[in-house]
This record gives sequence, C-alpha cells and structure tokens, in this order.
Amino acid sequence: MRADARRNYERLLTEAAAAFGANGTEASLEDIAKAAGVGVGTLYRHFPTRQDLILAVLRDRFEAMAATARDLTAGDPGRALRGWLLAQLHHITATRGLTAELAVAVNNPESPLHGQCESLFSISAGLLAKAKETGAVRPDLTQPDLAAIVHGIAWSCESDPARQERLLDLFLEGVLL
Amino acid sequence: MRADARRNYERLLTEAAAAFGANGTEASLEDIAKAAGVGVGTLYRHFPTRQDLILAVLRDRFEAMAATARDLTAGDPGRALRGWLLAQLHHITATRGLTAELAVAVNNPESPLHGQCESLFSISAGLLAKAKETGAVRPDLTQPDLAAIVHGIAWSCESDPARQERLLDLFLEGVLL
DNA sequence: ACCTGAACACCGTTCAAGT
DNA sequence: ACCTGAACACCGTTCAAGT
Repeated sequence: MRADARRNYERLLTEAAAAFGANGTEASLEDIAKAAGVGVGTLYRHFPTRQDLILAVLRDRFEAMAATARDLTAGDPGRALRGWLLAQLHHITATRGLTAELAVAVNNPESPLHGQCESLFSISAGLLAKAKETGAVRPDLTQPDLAAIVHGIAWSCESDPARQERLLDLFLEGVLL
Repeated sequence: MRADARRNYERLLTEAAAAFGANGTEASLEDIAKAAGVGVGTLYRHFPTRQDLILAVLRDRFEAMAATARDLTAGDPGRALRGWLLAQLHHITATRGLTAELAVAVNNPESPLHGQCESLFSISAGLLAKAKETGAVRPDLTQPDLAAIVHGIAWSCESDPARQERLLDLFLEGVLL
C-alpha cells in the first residue's frame, strides 16, 4: 500500500473508533471521513461497507475474546460458562449499536462480521459441551439458546451492565420456585 | 371531522395496517399515503408522528391485552404469569419492528406509545404480586426484570415464536442443575 | 494508484398554494 | 377546514475528474 493510503487508512480507523465510541456504530460515515481529513470516497475505498469499518475497529477486541475463553476453561465448567456469557455481554454492549449490527450479521453470511459471530458461537458450543459433561447444566440446553439469550439481554439492557448480570443470573438459576 | 377528512383517516388506517403487516413498522409513510390515495401532508395532519400511526393501527390489539390478562387471573398465579409473558411476546412480535419501536417508547414519556408500555407494565406488576403471594416465584423478582426479559426475547427471536416460548421456559425454570 | 467532492438517490417532513 | 405535492433537508453512496 502506498504511504499516503496507509496513513489515510490509519486515520480513518482512529476517527471511526472515536466516533463509534461517542455515537455508537450508527455514527455518520461522512463525519468520520471529515474528521480524518479525507474525502468520503477514500473511506469507501478502504471500507466498502460500514461493517468492514466496524470489524476493523473492533477486531482486536473480538480476538481478545478467544483469550478470555481460554482463561475461563481452567476453572469449574459451570462458572466458566457463566463467565463466558457475561464476557460476551460486556463485549457486545461496550459499543452502542453493536447488538443491532450483530443481529443482522448473524443471519447474513456475506457480512464481514458474520465470521466473528461464528467464532463466538463455536466457543460457546465448546464451553457448553464441557458444562454438560460435568452435569452443570440441563442436557437439553443448546448453543442457539445461549446466543439468543445473550443477544436478547444485550439488547434490552444495552446501557445497564448491572441489569445484564442480574438477568443472566435469573436465567441461569430460574425464576419459578 | 369533515366527511372527506374522516374517509381519508380511515383509508390511511387501512393502508397503514396493511403496510405494517407486510413490511413492519418501518414501512414507508409516503407509500402508505400513496396507497390511501392521499398526499403525504394529509397523513402527517392526521398522524403527526409514525408512533401516532402505529398506535392507531394497534390500539385494539393493545386493549385486547387487558382482557387477556383478566382471563388469566382466574387460574393458578404461576401459570397466569407465564401466560401473560407469553401473550406479551406474541403481541409484540406479531408486527415486525414493534419491538424496536417500543424500546424507544419505553424511555420516552413523550411517545404516543409510552402509555401502552405502562399499561402492560402495570398488568405485569399485578400478576407478579399475586404470584409472589402464593410463593410461585422468587420474592426478589421485579417488574423491570420481566419487562427486560420479554423485550430481550422478543428482539432476539422476533420471527421464531417457538423459540420465544422455549427461552421463556428456560428463564422460568432455570438452566443450572 | 489513490484521492476528492460534486452529483445522485432515497426518504422523511414541511409549507405555500389550491379547493 | 382540509388537501396536495413540490421543495427542502439529510445522509449514504458512486464516479468523473484530478494528482
């Protein structure tokens, strides 16, 4: 890549991170280009879709999730599964709008974010299998169940981490007596 | 209201119901006006905001929820609460986009839909209180917990009623062994 | 090879003119 | 009193022209 192209790329990443942090993933792309001192066309050249830009900004954080999962597998499988679901909640809700963005990406294999969804799913499946082996959770529990509850809680409690944790625990422990 | 105004009002309602049914609550307002054989301005005159139009279209269904709740109170309080949560899920997800619309309305007292949210909440609170009296549910369970789980499940399983019911039951029964 | 930004497209909303 | 629809606003996206 040409030197000026690379510099523009970096600037766009920096400004996109700032904009997503301040206004969520729906931040104006035109504003991001302007903040980076670049024409809109340049933004589109480097990041053909909004999802490409989101992926580039959040890639590190997505990849850190794998490490988080590795750390968790050391402990008790039931606790590990809870820790993993909570880690996903924190990750997804750390950037406003990401929950809605992922809801689209999950069902669209063409989306640049689709692969990240699948990575998280496969980690969930692994931790779920372990938890089942030790009898920590109901044997009929499935990975799609976990994905749905995590996305649902993320959506309805996007800006309230304490409530996310509470709802997760209600889900795990049950509500009926 | 003048006769032609009333006729336009009715036509707009009919076409809006059709459009929301086909395309969800994000349906184009311009298309609705066109389908009703009316200028966009007329639509805005009768329904200043999209939420006003949604409310007018769904008012009957919202009001039917109160009757549903009355029927449920006859039976076992635990079953009644489950039935009520399920009824809310069906109602909310029957119109695509309504979950997202309500998520905004809940936090905005100015929204025409805000009152409907509060009505549902107060019914929830009543059924929850009854269920607690008979020891059917955890005593620390709150109405906001119920609202959050219903909206979360509605969002993540909007087009899959069977999964809605499954997740609700997982929530009620618990997942850990 | 890459960048720029005007031009286009799309849709929601308003308001001057008409009946 | 109510209706119409052109005009305006806003934002995302493309592409001809420039370096």
